[in-house]
Amino acid sequence: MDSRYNFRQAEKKWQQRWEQANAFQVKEDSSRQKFYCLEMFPYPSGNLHMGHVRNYAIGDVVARYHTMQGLAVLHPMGWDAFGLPAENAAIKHGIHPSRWTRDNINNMRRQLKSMGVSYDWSREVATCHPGYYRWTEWLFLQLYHRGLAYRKQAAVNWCPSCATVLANEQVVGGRCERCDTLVTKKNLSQWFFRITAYADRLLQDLDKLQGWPEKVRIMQENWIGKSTGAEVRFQAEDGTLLPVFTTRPDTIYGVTYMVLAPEHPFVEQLLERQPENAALRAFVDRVKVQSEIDRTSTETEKEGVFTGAYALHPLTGERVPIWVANYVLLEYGTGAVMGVPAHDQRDLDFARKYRLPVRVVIQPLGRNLDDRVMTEACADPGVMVNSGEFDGLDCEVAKLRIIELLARQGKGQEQVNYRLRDWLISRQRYWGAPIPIVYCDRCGIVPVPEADLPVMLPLDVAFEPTGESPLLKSQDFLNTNCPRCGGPARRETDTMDTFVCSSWYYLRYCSPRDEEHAFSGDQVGFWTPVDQYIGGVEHAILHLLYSRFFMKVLYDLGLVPADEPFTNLLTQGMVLKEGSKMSKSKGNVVSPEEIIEHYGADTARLFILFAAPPERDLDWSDQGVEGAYRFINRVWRLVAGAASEVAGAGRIRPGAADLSPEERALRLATHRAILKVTEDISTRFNFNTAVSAIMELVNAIYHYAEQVPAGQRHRAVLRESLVDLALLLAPFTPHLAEELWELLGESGSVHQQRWPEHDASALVVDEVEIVVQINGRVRDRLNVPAGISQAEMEQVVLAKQRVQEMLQGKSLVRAVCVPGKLVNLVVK
RNA sequence: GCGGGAGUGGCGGAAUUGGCAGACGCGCCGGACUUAGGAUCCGGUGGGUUUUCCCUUAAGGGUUCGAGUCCCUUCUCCCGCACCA
Repeated sequence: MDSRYNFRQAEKKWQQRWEQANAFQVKEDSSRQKFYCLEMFPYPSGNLHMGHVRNYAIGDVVARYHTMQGLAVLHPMGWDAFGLPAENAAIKHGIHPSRWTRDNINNMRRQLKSMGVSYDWSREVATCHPGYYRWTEWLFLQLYHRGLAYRKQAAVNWCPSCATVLANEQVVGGRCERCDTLVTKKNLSQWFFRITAYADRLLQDLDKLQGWPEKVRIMQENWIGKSTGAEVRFQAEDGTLLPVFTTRPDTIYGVTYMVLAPEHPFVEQLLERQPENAALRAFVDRVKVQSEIDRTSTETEKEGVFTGAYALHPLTGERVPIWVANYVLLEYGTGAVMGVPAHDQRDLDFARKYRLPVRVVIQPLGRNLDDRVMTEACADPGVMVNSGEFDGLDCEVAKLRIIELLARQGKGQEQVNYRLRDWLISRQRYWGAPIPIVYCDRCGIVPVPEADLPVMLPLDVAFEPTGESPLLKSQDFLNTNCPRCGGPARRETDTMDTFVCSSWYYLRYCSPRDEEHAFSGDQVGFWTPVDQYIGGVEHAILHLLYSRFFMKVLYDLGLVPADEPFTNLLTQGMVLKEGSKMSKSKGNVVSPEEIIEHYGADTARLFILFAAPPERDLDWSDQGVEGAYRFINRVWRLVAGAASEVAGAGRIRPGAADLSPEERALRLATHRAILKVTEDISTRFNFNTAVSAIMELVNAIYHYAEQVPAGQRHRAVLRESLVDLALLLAPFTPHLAEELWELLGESGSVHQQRWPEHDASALVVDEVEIVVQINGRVRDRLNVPAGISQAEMEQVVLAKQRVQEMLQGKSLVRAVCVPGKLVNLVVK
């Protein structure tokens, strides 16, 4: 017999058997509880990286464990296959994006299979397949018909070097992710999804997501950014209405100026009216070309210029100067703010710089703000002053009264404002799902009828980085007939953001080959929502928020049974090397393929699961990998060495008596391990401690074998330990577990077995070691019968000679007894 | 600036409800086996020391019979948001 485990042979063997047996295919089965385990599907970049390995190793533990618990487990995998890198490869190397993507998928599928993950590959989807994107288009139409997809002119991120529009997530610190060029804005006609219509529900329902990390819920909450306040309509002297949004209508009497964003339409009007105002023109032009980061950084000094125009205060009628400043953003609120320097730090900074008046209108309790000298604005609550009829009121009360007054006079009302913006889904790219819209000179915007879907992406397109969608050059694609009037029409040439594709893929897995529907009611009804979703925290906002939005829309359409897609979320940490992110430029990338080739998939998985708890960052350690490899061989040697000895041994009965102390210790270790591993996987997600519990079991079995010579060992007890060991290892090192199962002469696949249950009677011990503390310090230890009363414990402890000696000359104040753990003697 | 997380041996980490700090692994040291050992098995391994003792969970204080865990103050690091009116 080999003294070493041949992982290459074994892993290949079991992967082939699983594949031949369709071991992980699953069907709806109402007799079993369902469990939908999902890991974020990858972009097919060409190769798995360690982050993928971690993600999918974690998912596989969860999936295999629940399968062994008897649940019907859906565990699918697919490809987020549209996206810019494929198009870049086409531009650079002349490979067609579809070919590039297909090759990458094939390679990554092979790599995934070499990891031994228990996917139901019959459900594989790729978002770039017409059978998938047809339904992405269909979903676009559903949103369109509900008024949730609309077209408008908007300023989008533009990379001048790549000559293309960039998605928000591809702008890092205001620069293009790939070429590091400063991103500018470009005005284009774009399609949007009206996610803001769901802002409040997306916020409210975060409370339902108790199975999500609080961190992610908070990030989404901040992203949605709900603020409650009022819209107040100021009026320029020429009559133009200038509404502002404020969260502090109670400070309205403190307004000493107004500020507009440089892009505000009224500024444009003013410039047309007074072309001689060179200062204003220069300022506006300068700020407009400022980059987003420069413009929005808190570091940037506030700058502004007086427009020469005045507005009238809605309550006092006072003339307030209208300024333009870089710190006001057109996109938020109304693009105009009322300046209340006494109670807003930004306004105060601005007012001091340009010597604008400061007026205190709220005095906080116990302080006396002086507007002549204050350098820090005061946002605290207090009593109203300098506020006409509202003087003396508490500002919270005044807030409501002022809103009432404004409403009565038609000058404002209560208003809720969100930071969340509508989702821009147009991309001037080829490699994405076509937007199923036609432009007809006679009928305008016309949606493609559902029966005509999919709008196929043409394959014979030239990819030059011109800055326009390559689809514009495809005459066959571009020119069509209006579905409504039959006249000549043009297709929309922009494609959809890939986040649209990934917002519903978890639904498609339920019925991946359905030609009639995006997803079938029965299947989607059975499987959704996802019970456990696992992926990187970098998707905390984008993908997870978009998916929640989609699910709610589909719920409202009556297409899905739940309005939240992911019940439980686990966000795994990054895989680092020497404390920093693996990257090609740093040259610290560890290749999963090489690790699997060298040590095997089980070793890679085991190391990754053992090295850190899943949500924490994990530092890759070559020595740690060696350790995992050694452990796997150690386990194999143990079982291979004992297999013949325990062959044919009977099963130990739960509660078996008349065992030697060594055998009872072994059973104790075995059943403790079962208990611990079960708890760690199912409720704590602490796979590192689960693995360490298995290691302890292995040590205990070695210990038993060392203590008791061969021939005198209790074969049934030993067999039980080895069998349970194989079962406990199954989710972590699935190939090794199969191999052990076979060595032990068990039939079938270890993964089709029931998860072991601990035998409570094996956990019963008749003696426990307790600690004796004197004034909280450990002074002695002794064994006492398990389950004795506190009084008995105290008695036993006090009777001990050593304890007596230590109590000499002291008086016992009291004794604190913790059953089974310790006795603390408080003495003076 | 705001929000979140973390800080425990030489290293990764454990301690789940306030009850033996350092499980498990790596590394290191020793032993056995061996022609050999970078394999394997067994054992040791927080620090100090005057060794029936003392110190130790970023620092300091507090609550408690008892604190890594709870409270207060401070420091450091990581992540997210960042002029959101």
